[in-house]
Amino acid sequence: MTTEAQPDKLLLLDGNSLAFRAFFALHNSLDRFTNSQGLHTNAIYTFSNMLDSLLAAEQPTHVLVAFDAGKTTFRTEMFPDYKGNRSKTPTEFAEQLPYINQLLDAYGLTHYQLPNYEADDIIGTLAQAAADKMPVTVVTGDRDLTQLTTANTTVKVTIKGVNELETYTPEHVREKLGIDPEQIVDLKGLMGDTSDNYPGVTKVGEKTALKLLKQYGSIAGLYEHVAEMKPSKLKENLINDQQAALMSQTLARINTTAPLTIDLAATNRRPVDQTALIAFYQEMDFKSKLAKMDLGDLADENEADAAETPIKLVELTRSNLASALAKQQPRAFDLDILGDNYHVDTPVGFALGTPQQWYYSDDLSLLQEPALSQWLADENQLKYVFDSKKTDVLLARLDLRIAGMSFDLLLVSYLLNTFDNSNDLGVIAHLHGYAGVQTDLDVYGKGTKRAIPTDYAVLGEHLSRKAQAIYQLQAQLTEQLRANDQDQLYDEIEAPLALVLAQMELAGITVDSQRLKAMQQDFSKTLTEIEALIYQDAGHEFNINSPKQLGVVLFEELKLPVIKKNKTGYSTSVEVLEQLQKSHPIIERILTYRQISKLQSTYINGLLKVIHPDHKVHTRYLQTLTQTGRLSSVDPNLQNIPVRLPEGRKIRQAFVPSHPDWEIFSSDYSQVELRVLAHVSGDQNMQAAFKNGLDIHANTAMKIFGLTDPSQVTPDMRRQAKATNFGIVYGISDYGLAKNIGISRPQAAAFIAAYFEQYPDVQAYIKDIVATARQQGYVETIMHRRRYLPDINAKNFNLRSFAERTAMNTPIQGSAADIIKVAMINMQQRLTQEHLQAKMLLQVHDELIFEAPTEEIPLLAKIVPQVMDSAVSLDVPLVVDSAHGATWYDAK
DNA sequence: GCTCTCACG
DNA sequence: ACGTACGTGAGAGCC
Repeated sequence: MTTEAQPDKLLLLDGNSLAFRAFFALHNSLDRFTNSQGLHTNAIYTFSNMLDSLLAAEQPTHVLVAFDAGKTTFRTEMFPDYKGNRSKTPTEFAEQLPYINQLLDAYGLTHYQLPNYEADDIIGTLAQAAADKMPVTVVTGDRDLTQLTTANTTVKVTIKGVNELETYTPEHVREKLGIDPEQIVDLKGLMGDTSDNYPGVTKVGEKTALKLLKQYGSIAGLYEHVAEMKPSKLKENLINDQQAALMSQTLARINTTAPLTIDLAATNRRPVDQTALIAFYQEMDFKSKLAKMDLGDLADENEADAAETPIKLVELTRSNLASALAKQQPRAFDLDILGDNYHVDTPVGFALGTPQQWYYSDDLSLLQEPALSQWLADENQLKYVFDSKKTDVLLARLDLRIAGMSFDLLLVSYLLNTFDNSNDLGVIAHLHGYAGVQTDLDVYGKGTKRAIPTDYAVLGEHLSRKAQAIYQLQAQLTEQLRANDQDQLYDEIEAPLALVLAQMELAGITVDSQRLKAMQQDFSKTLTEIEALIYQDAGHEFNINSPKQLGVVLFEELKLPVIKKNKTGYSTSVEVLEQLQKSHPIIERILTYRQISKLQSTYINGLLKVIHPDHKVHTRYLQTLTQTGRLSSVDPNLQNIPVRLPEGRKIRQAFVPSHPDWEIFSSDYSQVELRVLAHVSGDQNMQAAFKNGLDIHANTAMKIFGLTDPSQVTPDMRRQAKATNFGIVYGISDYGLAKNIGISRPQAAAFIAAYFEQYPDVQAYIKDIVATARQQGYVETIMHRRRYLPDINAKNFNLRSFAERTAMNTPIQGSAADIIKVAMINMQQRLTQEHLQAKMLLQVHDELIFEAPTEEIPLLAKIVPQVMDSAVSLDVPLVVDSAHGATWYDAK
């Protein structure tokens, strides 16, 4: 990258027209240009070359690549046949467009499309917006755009291939056509356009049209004087086709006032994302491009360069503290720990400041200095951080408050792309093209070698560079959020949620270790007993927990039939064992052993290991991990505590309130995912079932079994209907459904067909969402959470099918996650408002768990469901069920 | 570290 | 024809 300041310059590319030219440039080699996945890459490759040479030649500071949003535009509204003669876009071309967008993203170039408008209109509008600010170059394959030529705007049109361009200035237009750029719409109005399929005036071509324009100036001028023309066939045609001429002129005119949702600032070039670009070239098999990048060398060189570029840093002391915080301005703040568990580990140091000056220290007592603690707590003093939840918890453990964290690099990066889910600042910064920082792995090491650098200066440098990375990425990523229409998702959901989660984690939930230990005793006795019986059945001792040894016993020694194999040998999963249950008494015992052994190791022993001195477990919710927007829970995972089987469910008896005379209170959404499906699909039948408060599974059973009365629904029909409902949410297939409910595949196919017949808009939704994913490369939730699906166009059936199921499931699962997140934020606020002692402790995807004094339970029973069901407004009601009791087990 | 198994929504 | 349900975390065995 150049470091010298460049004069501003805007480059506007006509994405569709250039990509289409790129496609045909290598059309003869179409079938040789595929990657290992079978994706055609000829257009991507040529486009990529073209981009490289354009960027090198033009050196723009601002770039926008405009794309057509679809077939219908304001022009087709005016004239339905506009571009009506175009043949269908070849799929080999369409499949490449999402990758061109990916390439542009990696290059840090903005791309944009706008419903109802063509790329031309986006370009025209931006060219005008930039008119008095910076010179503009437009590159296109479409000569019509030469009408945009002005003293400030140059239009370059492809002549041959994509790299030979003809440059149009106003002078060149006059030289070539003898008319001004503004007259081009009059020219097109008279002569029409066969490729865009609008008529113009009969028998008038370019020559006649130019002659007329030289004489009369414009279409308007021409018709003012048409009566004076001497009688001729031309005069007749002009008079007859006046309407056609005026309409054609309007169609040809580029709209320079399109309602863009982006502005000039959004076209500012961002740094090239080297990591993404390399990954992209690798995916495309663009070996020559990779070779040019000189991979390792380039990356290393960049990093070395960036790491060598000095930054301004100084150790923070009590004497320079005041000057460090003198001005009110946003600062980056980074507080580090060695391990992952910020509930246990102690911080190693911190850095704060701006690129003008960074201050670092490993002396945490400095944070207690009034100047610093007040700065932290002041919501008007903005802080840019990485992981606001972690920062909040760590400071809370030091009895400090932090407010004003207006930018969280970790959260923002996750919203922009769920693949960027690394928890390491260095990794994320590199993903966004910022190389001036190392990863924690590089500096602290890993595993047992993980340690604070012995050289204090090295630690200080790393902390300061992390703070600087956060600071430098703030503007760019905030702009990207806005461009993605995700600013609300960040400002109103994820950012406030982080602080709610921090409070929940800090609160923790009390675990009755005596109760767990009593169960531990029982379980070990049971295990010893079953173990002995299993050894008897097998005729010898072996490790029952080893699938390998168990496989030998069952399938070689006892010669039981092999149902299923896996990579390493025989499968011994529940599914397999259940099918063998009647063949040998050992099976039943193994199943019981497995069940108890799981409870013992994962839940009893596992939980006992992570109880803090306060008798509580403090889970960490991972807010930036899942691909759908759900939370996950670790150390310990409190989102998979047993509930389905009675033996396991008893574990919940060990989760108790933190005070005597308090209770556990729990509320959960009823069928939230199906309600989301009813909402997003707009299916009237499914919506009616929810609006009428019907049992959705029984209702589905009636529909797919063709029953007329709810009393005809047997429990088994309901079970199958329920499985079908779930299947739909997961992205159904007859194979999967058949396997799940134990029916034949054709039967399952018939179920699905019946289902779609009864819920036709659900079927339409599924079709649409997959098409949307193919077209734009990602799917969205109701709150604009995104998930990119790079495999949606894969040739490989499995990859593509998986992406298709994900396209169906993610908006549903993700929107449900959005909803409960909103509810949690509102809930926390409401608890404070009502001055309740009750605390929100846990979230389990569709359920919230609280502890509260017994006397507050009646109020909670009123407000929790109220807050949850009003979190968002859907076309169907949200229903919430509540329960409470002495332990989590009893809150059922 | 990977694989298998199984706990949850 | 292809072979799968969607999203997670943790423990145990084995290398």
